[in-house]
Amino acid sequence: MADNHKPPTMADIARIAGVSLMTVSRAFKPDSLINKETRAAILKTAEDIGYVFDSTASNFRSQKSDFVAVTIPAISNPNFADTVGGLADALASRGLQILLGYTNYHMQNEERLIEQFLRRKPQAIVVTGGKHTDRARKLLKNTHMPVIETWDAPSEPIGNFVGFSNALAVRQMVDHFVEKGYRSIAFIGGDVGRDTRGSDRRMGFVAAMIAHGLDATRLIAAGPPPISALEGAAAMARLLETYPDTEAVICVSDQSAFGALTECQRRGRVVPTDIGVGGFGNFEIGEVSTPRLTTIDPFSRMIGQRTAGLILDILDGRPGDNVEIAPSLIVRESSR
Amino acid sequence: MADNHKPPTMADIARIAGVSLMTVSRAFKPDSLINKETRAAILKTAEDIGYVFDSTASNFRSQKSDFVAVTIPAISNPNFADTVGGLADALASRGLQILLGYTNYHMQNEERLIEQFLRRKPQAIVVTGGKHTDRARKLLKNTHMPVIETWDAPSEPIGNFVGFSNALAVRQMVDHFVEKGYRSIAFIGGDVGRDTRGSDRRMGFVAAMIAHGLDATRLIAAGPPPISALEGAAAMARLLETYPDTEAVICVSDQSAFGALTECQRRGRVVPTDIGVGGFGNFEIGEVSTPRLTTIDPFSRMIGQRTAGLILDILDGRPGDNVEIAPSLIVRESSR
DNA sequence: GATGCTCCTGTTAACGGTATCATCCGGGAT
DNA sequence: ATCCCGGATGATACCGTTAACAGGAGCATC
Repeated sequence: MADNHKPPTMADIARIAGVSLMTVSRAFKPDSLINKETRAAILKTAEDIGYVFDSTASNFRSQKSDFVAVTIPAISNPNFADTVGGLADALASRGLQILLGYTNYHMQNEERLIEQFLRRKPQAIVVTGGKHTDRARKLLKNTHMPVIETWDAPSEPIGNFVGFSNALAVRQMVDHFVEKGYRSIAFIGGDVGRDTRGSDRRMGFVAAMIAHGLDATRLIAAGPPPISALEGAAAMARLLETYPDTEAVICVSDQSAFGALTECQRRGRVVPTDIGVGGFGNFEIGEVSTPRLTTIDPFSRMIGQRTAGLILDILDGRPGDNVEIAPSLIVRESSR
Repeated sequence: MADNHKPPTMADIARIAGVSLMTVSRAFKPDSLINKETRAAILKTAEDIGYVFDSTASNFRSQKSDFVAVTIPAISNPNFADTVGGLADALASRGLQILLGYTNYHMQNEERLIEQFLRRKPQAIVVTGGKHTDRARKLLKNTHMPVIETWDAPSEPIGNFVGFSNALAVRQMVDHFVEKGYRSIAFIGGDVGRDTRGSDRRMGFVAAMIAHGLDATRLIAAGPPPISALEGAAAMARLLETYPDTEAVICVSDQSAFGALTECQRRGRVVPTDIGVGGFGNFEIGEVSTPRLTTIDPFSRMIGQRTAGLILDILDGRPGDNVEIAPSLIVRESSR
C-alpha cells in the first residue's frame, strides 16, 4: 500500500462514494437521518481508504468537545483511582473521554491544570476537594460548564458537589472509639494544610473529642501526603514516645494506619487490647492486615459514578442536585 | 460583570488592543518574534476580558495536537499508575497532555481505545504490553506517529518499546530460589491468557524450572487480573491442599504474594523456613509486610520516564532507540 | 390536483486559530 | 544615497468538519 502524502478526509470519501460531503458527515453520526445502504457504502469506502475521523475538526466546528476534565491529587492513591475509574466507565457509555491531571496535592498545580483544561472547552470539569486557589475559583466560576467538586461537601460550592464532610466522617470513628471505652485517643496525619481532606479529618477529630469532653491535643504530624505505611509507623513511634499511655489512634488513611499497626506490634502492644487503631479509606491493605483495620468506607467508586450521573443530568438539562455521600464506619478487629 | 453571549476570541483582543489578529496569536506563543511591550499589553487585554485560549482551534489549524495517548490495563494497579505518573511528569515540561484510557485487561477494549485516540491525532501513542488484537496492530502500524509498547520486550515491536521480558525477570527469581535450596516451587497466577504479562511470567517460570531440571507443573490459577490479596490467599490455600510438600511459591504480583503469605501464616507455615514466598512489582505492601517480600522491581516509574524520553527523541528527530529495562531482584525476608 | 408530511440529500458558510508571505521601519555597511 | 538585514507587524488563505437551511422524491390525505 503506497503512502500518499495527505491522509484522506471526508471530501475524499464523498468523491469516491459519489455523495456529498454532508452525507459522509452524517454517516458518521449514529443517529442521523441517512439511508442505511448509503451509510454502509460510505463506511466501507472509509475503511477501504484508511480514513480516520478527525475529532479535532469535529470538536472545533461544533464548538464542543467530548472531554470531561478531572483533576485528582495523585493517581497512586487507590481512592482517587477508584473514583476516576467509576467516572470513566460511566461516561464512556456516552462517548465522553476523561482528561486527567494530577495535582500532587498542590493547589498551585491544580490551578495550572484547570487553566489548561479550560482551553479545551470540556463538557464539564471535576475537581477534588472544595479548596482551591483564588484564581482557580475565579476561573471555575467564570466558566459556563458544569463544575463538580468531589470528596468534600463545601459550604460554598462553586457549582455542584459529590462528596461528604471529612470532619463528620471522622466523628463517626471517634464516637465508635469512645463508645468502646477508649479515652486517650490520638490522631496521626493531616498536619499539612495543603492536604485539605487530611486536615479536615484532623479538625473533625479535634471537634469530636472536644464534644466528648476528651483531650484533643494528641496530634501527631506525619508530613505531606501521600503518607506511606512507613511514615505511619514512624508517626506511631513518635506518638508512643510522646504519649505512652495512648489507648487508641485514628489515622488519616488506611496506609498510615497499617504502618501504625505494625509499629504497635513491633513494640509488643497488642491491638486492639492495648491500643485501638482506626484508618480511613477502606483500602485493601486494611482488609488483609492482621488484625484487619477498622476504617471508614468513603465509597470511592460510587463518588465517581454519581459524579458521572450528575454531569449527564446537567448536560441533558435535568436539574443537577448535589450528592451527599454517607461514608460508612466499618468495624473490624483493630478496635474493640 | 455582565455576561455577553459569546466568549471572546483573539479577534476581540486584536480590536481592543489595536493590533492585528496575527500579533495576538504571536503573543500567546512563548518564543515568537514579538515586541515585549506589545505582548504584555495583549496579555493584559486578554486577562481583562476573560479570554480563554482555544486549544481545539489551535490544534486544528496547526494540524497537530499536544496529546500523548496512553492505554494501561487498570489505573488501580500501582505499577501502571507509577508509569503513567513518570510519563506525565516528564511530558508536562513540553506541554504535552496525557490522554489516558483503561483496558481493564481486555485487548478488545484496548482496540477500541486506540481507535478513539487516533482520531485525535496525538503526538505519540503508548500502549501497555506487546500483544494486541490484529486490528489494533494494523491501526498502529498504519499510523505515522510514534508507537511505544511498554512493560514488555516484544520480538516484533510495532514501533519502539520500553520494557523487559517478563519471562526473564521471573527466571531471576527462580534462579534465586533454586540457589537458596528450594526445589518444589510453585507459581500462582498468570493462568488467564488475556493478562499477557502474567502469563509471560508463568511461562518464564515454567521455562526456568525446566532449565533447572525441576518439576514445573505446580501451577495454580488465581483467576483474571487484577489479582487481589484475598485471591492470592485463596490460591495459596488450594496450592497447599494440592501440593502439601511445596517448598516455595512465586506469585504473579506482590498483591497476591502478600495474600499467599498471610495464608501460610494462618496455617502455621513459617515463612521463609517452611516455605519461601516471592512476588513481583515491588509494591509498598511487600515492604511493610512481616516478613517483607522478596520481589522484583520493574522500575515502573522509570518505564514512564524513559518512554517520555523516547517520545521526545523521536519528535525532535533524534533516533529513537528501544529501551531495555533490567528489572532487579530484591531479596527480603520472605525467602531464605 | 393541491397540500402536507416523511425521508433523504445537497449547498453554503462558518468555527478560531496559524502558516505563509508580504511589508515596513530603523540602522549599519558599502 | 543605496543596499541590506533583522526585528516587528499585517493581510490572507485555509485546516476538516458540521450547523443551518434548502430542496426533491415519494406517498398519503383532503
